[in-house]
Amino acid sequence: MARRKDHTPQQLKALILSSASAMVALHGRDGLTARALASAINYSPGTIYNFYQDMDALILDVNYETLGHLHDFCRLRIAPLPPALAKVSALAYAYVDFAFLNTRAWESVFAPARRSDSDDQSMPLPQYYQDRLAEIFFMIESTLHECLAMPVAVAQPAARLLWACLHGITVLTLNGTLDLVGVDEPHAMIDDLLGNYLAQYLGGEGSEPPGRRI
Amino acid sequence: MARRKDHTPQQLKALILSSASAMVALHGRDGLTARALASAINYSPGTIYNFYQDMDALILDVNYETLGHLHDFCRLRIAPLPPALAKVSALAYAYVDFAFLNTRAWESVFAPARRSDSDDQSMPLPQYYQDRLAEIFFMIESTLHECLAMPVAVAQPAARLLWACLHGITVLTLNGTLDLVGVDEPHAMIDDLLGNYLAQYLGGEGSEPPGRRI
DNA sequence: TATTTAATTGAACATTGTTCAATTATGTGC
DNA sequence: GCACATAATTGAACAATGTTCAATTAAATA
Repeated sequence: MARRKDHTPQQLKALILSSASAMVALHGRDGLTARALASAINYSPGTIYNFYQDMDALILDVNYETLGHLHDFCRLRIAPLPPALAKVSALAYAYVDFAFLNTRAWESVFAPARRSDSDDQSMPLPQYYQDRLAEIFFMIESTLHECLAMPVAVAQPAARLLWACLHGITVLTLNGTLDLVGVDEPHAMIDDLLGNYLAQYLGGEGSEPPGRRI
Repeated sequence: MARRKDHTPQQLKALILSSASAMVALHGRDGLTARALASAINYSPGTIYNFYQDMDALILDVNYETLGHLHDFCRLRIAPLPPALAKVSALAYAYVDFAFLNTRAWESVFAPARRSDSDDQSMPLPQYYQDRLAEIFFMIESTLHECLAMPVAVAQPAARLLWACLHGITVLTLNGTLDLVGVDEPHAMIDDLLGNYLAQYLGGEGSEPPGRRI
């Protein structure tokens, strides 16, 4: 069968991507195999390779979609909120909530990159993918700028640090490492982190007297 | 050839483990294949399976060793230091430094666990492995307790948070995500984090006036 | 209707982890 | 020393990966 009119090329590529995303979301990166995907969409393995150079390229597109969803998820959560610390918290909550609601997909995005070029050199990420990562950073940075009146020169490194901490909280909570050592709600950890790290930036909004906030 | 006296069983198991560790350290988890390991130690693939149920069990032992090295590395760094904030910093520095000096091995430890039991259920980590993870946590907790006079009830959640943040800083720096968004030295990020998050606990030791420390 | 075009196939190859009957080096008993 | 027993080691074989590409065949075109 060739050029069957079941799907246009665009439709078929979309079908491959969406099915792949579904498989990753359900069974993780390792659950996505060329043969399983092919049979899921009723095509043969070879067809996939007409649209993606290799499985890694497909996974990259899946991860690219996931990053988009993460971005949207966070933006929708914080959009209606007034500029205040609570908005920064909401953004942080959204980040970990998304990871918990989309465990496998999220892991696939942040798993140590397998993108190796047959030698040991790992290939750089394509520009459009880098841009999407940067979008997430900008979301954090601009939220800090907006909510806490941080000058850009301060908001930038603060956003990097905040992202990193958020990321670590998410990872260690997701994989259960923190459970071994006396549980912790990620939201509570975020409260602790923001309440203290950002202490100096908390102006009016009912700021308690100095001291550890729980 | 059977029962060749090249190595006693203990020696052979040690040889397998150390060669596997070397391969992981050099080429990452994916660089460790049964056949490559077998030929590296001049045995056949089957022999490995006399000592490890499967490759995952071997990798777990490799990771267990890596965690031990991480622990030792940090302890040696902070051992001589007097109890003060600088000791907490040194511990944090050591954590990321180790990750940078042992990238592949460290990634193997903290990669999303592949330990799945053929179904979707991921097996729990063996107790001795959990204990070694807990050791790292205790090292952080006791350092906070010792250096900043934190009561245990405070040091415990603080140590979890600090670990998570450290971990995130390490991950996002290692995989280059932060580079895409305006570099940052992990040590500088740690300074920022500790200097502000722990601000309230900084007593004498030349504490600057309140405000963001860089 | 015949011919061209190109999309799709699926068998084939290399490389994984893993198993296990066959092999063979060592230890034991005579 | 020799024969036998023991068990460590082997490596061919199996299933499942990703990936390729000549052959096939449906659709477009003449």
